[in-house]
Amino acid sequence: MPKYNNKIIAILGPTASGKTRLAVELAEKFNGEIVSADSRQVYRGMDIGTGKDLDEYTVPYHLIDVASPKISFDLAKYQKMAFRAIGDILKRGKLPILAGGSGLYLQAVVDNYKLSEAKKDLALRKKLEKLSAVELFLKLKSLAPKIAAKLNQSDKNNKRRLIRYLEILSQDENFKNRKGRRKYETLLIGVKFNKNILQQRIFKRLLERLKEQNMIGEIENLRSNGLSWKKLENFGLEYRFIGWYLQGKLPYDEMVKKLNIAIYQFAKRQLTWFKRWEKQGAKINWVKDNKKAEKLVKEFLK
RNA sequence: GGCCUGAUAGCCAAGCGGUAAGGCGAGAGUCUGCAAAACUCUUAUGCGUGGGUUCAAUUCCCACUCAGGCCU
Repeated sequence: MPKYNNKIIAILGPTASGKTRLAVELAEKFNGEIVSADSRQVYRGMDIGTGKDLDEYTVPYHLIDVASPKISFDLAKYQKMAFRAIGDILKRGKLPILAGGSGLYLQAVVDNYKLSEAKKDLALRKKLEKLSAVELFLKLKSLAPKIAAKLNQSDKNNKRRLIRYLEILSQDENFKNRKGRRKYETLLIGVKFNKNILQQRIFKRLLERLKEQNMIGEIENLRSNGLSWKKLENFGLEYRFIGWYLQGKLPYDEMVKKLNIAIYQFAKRQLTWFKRWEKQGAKINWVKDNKKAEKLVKEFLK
């Protein structure tokens, strides 16, 4: 009989909130292993910019360094690998600790999203990308009026999402979004700071990465390994802004300033996701210190 | 002391007689295969101050204040 049955812990929070440290501490105390829930830490060679902090891990970790940055990764792959890793950890009688800031990835695992079978169709995407949002929307409307009617202003203008709808419809005419039953009993722990402190932590960390950790060198390395500027830009934040800097599109000081703002804006978007998850009924236990988290876990595992 | 130019939201900035573009930032959101991505909404009853002209002024005129430049 496995010790932890089907219980898992999930540690979430905005960037620069110290999730990794907390996750490692808990893993040490409760015989756990960490499953990263970070859409960028899956890539090899992207360490400083994504804040992998591999030297902090004193326990086994999963879903870090599992993909090449040259090959696109996505939610479906993540979900599959995460389920596999969690199942494996549980089988060995240990406690899986999901930890990360990618809200969608986290929720897809915790709430057991039933993703469409429709695979990505590069040729179709390329074709559709040439159309405007309005054209894409009209196309969707004629193919699936019910889905189109449900879209809000934001989705109607979002080409990327419209294209995915059309892509799914081309392979699966009657799909709908579904959540499965939760696979695991999950304790959600959120790490949060007030905005000023978060802002300070972000800026401080950014300067450390630039001045002490040679983050720019990391990006130059990725380049010399053949990663395109476009790929770098698409990874966002440090990879995007430093990429622009290296191409001479931004002077250094401006790059630092704009990147800092972008990271903070990202942190706010993460928080928005978590708020939304709560509105949907998730119980997130927000903690200020690791002691409190430990207590929650102890209680949860009883 | 004299002359010139400018003064529009937190910042940058367009408008120059008919009732305040845009960008950035900020705030709030959307989200089921690119999610650190992509996308949406909100954000000046007000245009340095005081007068005047006009049906109507942020736009024209006068004075003042401040800033920058030039001259003595």
